[in-house]
Amino acid sequence: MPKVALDAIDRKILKYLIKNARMPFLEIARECGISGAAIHQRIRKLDEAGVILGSRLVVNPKMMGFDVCAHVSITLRDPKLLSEAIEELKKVPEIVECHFITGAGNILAKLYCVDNEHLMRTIFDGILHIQGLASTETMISLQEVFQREINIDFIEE
Amino acid sequence: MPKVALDAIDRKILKYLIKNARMPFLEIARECGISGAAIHQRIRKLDEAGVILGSRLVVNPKMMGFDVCAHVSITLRDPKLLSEAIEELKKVPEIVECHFITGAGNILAKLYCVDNEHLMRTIFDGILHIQGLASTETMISLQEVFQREINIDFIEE
DNA sequence: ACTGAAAGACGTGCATA
DNA sequence: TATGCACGTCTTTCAGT
Repeated sequence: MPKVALDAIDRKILKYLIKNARMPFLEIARECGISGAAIHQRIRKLDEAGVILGSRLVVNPKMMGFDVCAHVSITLRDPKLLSEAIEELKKVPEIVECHFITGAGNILAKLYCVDNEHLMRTIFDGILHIQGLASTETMISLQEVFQREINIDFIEE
Repeated sequence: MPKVALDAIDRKILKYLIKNARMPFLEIARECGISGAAIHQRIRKLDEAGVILGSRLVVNPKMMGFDVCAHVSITLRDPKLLSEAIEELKKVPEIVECHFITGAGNILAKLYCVDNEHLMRTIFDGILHIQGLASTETMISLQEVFQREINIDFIEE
């Protein structure tokens, strides 16, 4: 994946929008000391370059009725079935994140469920029924202590 | 954590904003068939109720120079040191997510690094130097296959 | 809870330096 | 790459239902 040269203003723009995606461009412009049109152009370029993937409202899962968060490490019966297994995992709505990993297991999936019974059904009916999966190991998240975006400041390139 | 009664319009508003945090309220209003002022009021209430936690620009970590993603499962020497360990983990800028978990280890942390050398330094200097930690197990993410927000549609309450 | 109206702020495109 | 300007749209508030 290619990298893009980001100057101090680009980083500042991203820093603000990472914290608050709805921050007005004109407010960013005032903070950066350049015109709103310039901010607008820079954001469009960052978007076109693939630096910006989108924006999201962050909701509280518990408030939405999702009391259980878990990570499931999945071991494949046959590594050849990896891509098919991924396609099936995409169809499981409870899963919000999916990685190929090294270490214990081949795939790590993060998911949200309503309760433990729902988690059990998701693992047994949703995940383990997928062809090519050998076993799973579930790590229930007792508490999501914090979650944040990448800090783009701590590294100076 | 208390739940909040969300009707169909609240869900629709959240659904749109989860996909695109910058979607204009008036556009949401047109989709929902109610006035912009009503959307505005509902969003304010969802915010005050703690359903909405904020909004974020989603950036491509690789484009920012973070080529390595990993999950680290951490085992504590003494469970009493949990909260102090968490405070120290919060100070490690590479870590973006942190959970108390059941299973293999006590804490699961997700982090982004520039390269494998940076990952090594983060684990040895940043994480393992924290008091109270006994051991870590690192699962390097070879590929972040997908990442998405909770689908709030698949469950009808 | 929702509406409509009104004032000010904002996004966006364009011509230009 | 930045700017200023102009037009249309959006946010926000508030009185009224």
